[in-house]
Amino acid sequence: MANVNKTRFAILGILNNMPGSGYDIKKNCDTGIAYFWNENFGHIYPVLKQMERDGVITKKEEKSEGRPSRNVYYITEKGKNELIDWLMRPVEPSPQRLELQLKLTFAKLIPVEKTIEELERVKERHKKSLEEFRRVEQEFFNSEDAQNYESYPYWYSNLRYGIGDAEFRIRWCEETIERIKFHNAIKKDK
Amino acid sequence: MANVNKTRFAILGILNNMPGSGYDIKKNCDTGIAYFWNENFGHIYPVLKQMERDGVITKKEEKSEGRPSRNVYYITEKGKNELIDWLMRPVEPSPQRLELQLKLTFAKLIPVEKTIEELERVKERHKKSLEEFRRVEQEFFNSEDAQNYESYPYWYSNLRYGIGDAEFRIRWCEETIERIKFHNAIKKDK
DNA sequence: GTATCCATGTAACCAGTTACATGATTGC
DNA sequence: GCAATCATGTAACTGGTTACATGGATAC
Repeated sequence: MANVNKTRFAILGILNNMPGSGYDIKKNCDTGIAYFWNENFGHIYPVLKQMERDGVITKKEEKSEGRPSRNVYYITEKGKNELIDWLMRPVEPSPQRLELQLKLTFAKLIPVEKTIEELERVKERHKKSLEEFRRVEQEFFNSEDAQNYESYPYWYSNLRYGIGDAEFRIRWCEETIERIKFHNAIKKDK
Repeated sequence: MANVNKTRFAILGILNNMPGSGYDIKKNCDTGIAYFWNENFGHIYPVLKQMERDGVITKKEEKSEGRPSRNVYYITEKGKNELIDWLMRPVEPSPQRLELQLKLTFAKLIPVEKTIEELERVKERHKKSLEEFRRVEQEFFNSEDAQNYESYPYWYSNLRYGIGDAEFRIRWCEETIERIKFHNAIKKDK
């Protein structure tokens, strides 16, 4: 259950908010929820077909001039029930794989400078995304609309997660760089 | 490159520290680095075979009385080079999938109480692992040996990562629960 | 005239999970 | 007598990625 079918539920949730095509779903992932969720076309399209067969969504072909025709999907009653069922189930902790941490474990094999460079790069990356999160937060503070949005506390909590996570990782990178430098210095002293 | 062959490098790193069997490798993952890395037998054994064919490790059969015989693997020069090569390469950011955050995005479909229960559960889980991390940290402070261990700054940084991450997530759960409660209260007021 | 956006899909591939099979030894 | 630990492996599966194929419309 931990490793099953997450794409399906992501699609159900997105289509429940607003019917749309596979392309729309992908766009939705890449913009709104990109920092904690991703999907790609090669998976979305076949899963949509399967979901239609299972009766959790229905397809309507939409034709308009000057544009390719779209397959617009709508969530069904059955689909909505499946979605709610999933939402009600507790999240099972899925084992993570943190490549940076794994590399650190074996880092004695390479020069400290290399590791420090890498930590600096990672830190910069988190700083960039933190800036972006902060920008979105400001935009949100300046908009009255946003605060009346039904899902606002959930949406904003996710943003706060992104901010807090980035802040923590930046601090950790700094702390780790200092630790490595310090230990390298006293090692040379001996 | 982002999604390729991580098991292979994990195995190389572990065998570089100490030769061992597939069983040993699994144990190593489940104890030392479990909170940021996982492997399972169904993957380890076939990958070991492939790595032997590629000449990055060699096998020696070890027989002893009263125990099943073990296939003990040793890293080769070629394997060590491959490991160092991987360590020197920058980590590419791999898109994450945070199920809790995805669920929060669609949480308006279920009663707030359910979401709060879930956040409490998650918070408790992180509190438990934080306790464990703190215990390990204390154990480490009380041991002089550990601090002379060559990889100590790396190992300790990883522990600090676990601690900081757990602390952040606990705070976030608390903050999120408060936010949801608050918004639910003013919604009822209207 | 070139890049980007809109739009859908398939095929090949691979990493990783789960379940199954086997069997000895040790500790409670 | 039963559970846990030591020990290796295979088979079936599946979730997800990457690359490929196609093609019109729009914006710079």
